[in-house]
Amino acid sequence: MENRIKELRLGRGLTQEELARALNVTRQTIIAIENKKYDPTLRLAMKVAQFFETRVEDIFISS
Amino acid sequence: MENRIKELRLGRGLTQEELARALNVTRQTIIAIENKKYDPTLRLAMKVAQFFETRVEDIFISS
DNA sequence: TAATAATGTAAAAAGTTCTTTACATAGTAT
DNA sequence: ATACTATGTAAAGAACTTTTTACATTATTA
Repeated sequence: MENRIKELRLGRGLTQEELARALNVTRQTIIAIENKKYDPTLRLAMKVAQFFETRVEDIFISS
Repeated sequence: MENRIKELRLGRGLTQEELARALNVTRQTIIAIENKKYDPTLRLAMKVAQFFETRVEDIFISS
């Protein structure tokens, strides 16, 4: 599944580590999701959307 | 995590089996999610939202 | 040149989601 | 009463997500 996390993260000038801390996950999780190793859980996806003040569907693209 | 799947399903007069088929998962998956045994994957959550013509955040409540 | 920061890879372990199979119960209809 | 429909439980196995630890690479800075 596509996602816009890297784009949104860089748009706010955050490092992977900072985003990880903000979302309460490890840096490895951010790397894996940005690089599409796997999709996040629903819980994490919703946290991401909330953090970036948008909706799950605006960040993750089913395609 | 709370969810409104049962409410939405019944609102459309569907059985668990019919919803399962529409979403391409098993009946057990629907039962488990409705009864909060676990949360769906992001992929399935998005499918559910799309099926009910709404958004992930309108069906699943982080709480 | 050495130290630091940011990103990446790898792999094992623990936890979570989904399927498959089988069976139980309550309600409804015949 | 019997059959059928809808919902539920249980448990094993496969697949997937997250953490932890360790190390590599590139770019920047002291």
